Amino acid sequence: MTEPKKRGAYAKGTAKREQILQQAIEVFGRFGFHATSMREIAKACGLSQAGLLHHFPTKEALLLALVEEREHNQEVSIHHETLPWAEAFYERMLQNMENEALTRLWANLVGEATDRKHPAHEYFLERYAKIREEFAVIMASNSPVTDEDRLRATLLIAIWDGLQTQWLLDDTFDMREPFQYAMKLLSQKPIDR
Amino acid sequence: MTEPKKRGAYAKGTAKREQILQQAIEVFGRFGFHATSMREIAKACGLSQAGLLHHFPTKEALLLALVEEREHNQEVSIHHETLPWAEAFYERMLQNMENEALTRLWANLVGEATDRKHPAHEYFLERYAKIREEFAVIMASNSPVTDEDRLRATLLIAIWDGLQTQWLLDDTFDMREPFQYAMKLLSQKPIDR
DNA sequence: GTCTATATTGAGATAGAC
DNA sequence: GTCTATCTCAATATAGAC
Repeated sequence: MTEPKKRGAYAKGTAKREQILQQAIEVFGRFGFHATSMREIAKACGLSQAGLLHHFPTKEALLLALVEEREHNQEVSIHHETLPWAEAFYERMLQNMENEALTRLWANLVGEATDRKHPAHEYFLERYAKIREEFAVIMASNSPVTDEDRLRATLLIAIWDGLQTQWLLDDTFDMREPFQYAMKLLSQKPIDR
Repeated sequence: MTEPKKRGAYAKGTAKREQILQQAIEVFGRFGFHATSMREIAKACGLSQAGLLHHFPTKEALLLALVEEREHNQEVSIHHETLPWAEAFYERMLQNMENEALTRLWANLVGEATDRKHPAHEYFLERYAKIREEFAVIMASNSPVTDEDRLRATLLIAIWDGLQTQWLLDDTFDMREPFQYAMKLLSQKPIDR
């Protein structure tokens, strides 16, 4: 769903902003946040560095705008109410595979953001806590959420991140089969010992 | 080119080298590879930047030396012959938890090394392929290795990396319980198809 | 082997013209 | 809104003294 076009200079500014965000995902995604200069992103947008800074006053501001953008998009794309959760998650993984640049940016960012002084550290901290709880609710499927559901949600997130790492490192690595195998494992309860 | 004239001089150079590598793990581990300067590492070793460069002529050379060092250490620490694999892996995870700096460096590096032009890219590519096969052999426990074993090995590595990410992001996150839960899941075959 | 001093490069950010 | 020009800072790396 696209928003109605706004008038005049504002519409143009907004469009440019979108274009910059898209390019930023590509370029940050290829080389990482720290290793990418504002000049490179500016060049990819056909702008000078100063021109880019008109839209995003600092590199950090650009990063955070990016992060919010993605946050917003992700929330739109969940439709687990209509599907069993294993299939809903699988669908979402396929979507991620189609946006390699964004996935790459994410993998890269999480690593850096591990540092407590990284500009996106707080964001990631909160985001992981949030999706652990979200996933647990989904996996509990209408029952009250148990600690075991939380454990399985934690593992699903780990598997997700971990498989993405292996894929990003090696183009020929196919996440689909291991992911589906994981869905099967997570659909069962372990046998007690 | 330069040959050690005495055992003494050589030993001192080697000791310094070791000390540098240890400090480098700490400092790179705290701030990541790109975000850490050679000066910071030099300072941690009580050296000037130029003094550090005497031992490792470039930042990249230091990184690669580090990577080989760790490679060497890891190989010594596997003793799965004496334990069921689930317990052997759990032991190894506990070891990793004790060396937070090294784990942090690794998580950080893998993200960056996703880029094909990163100095450590080749290393990580080969390393993941290698441990996938190694883990598959261990998990097959004396039977011939099947594709399903390879799938489970891939998942174990993913879980490992993924849980570490969550831990590094959040000190209060405890990997032990989810890891053990994962070991239970991976010890079973999924029902039906 | 380690230092000081410095060359060189590239980063983020600012000022002000158009 | 975008540019050129420039400031400031910090990085890697080199040269050469001790």
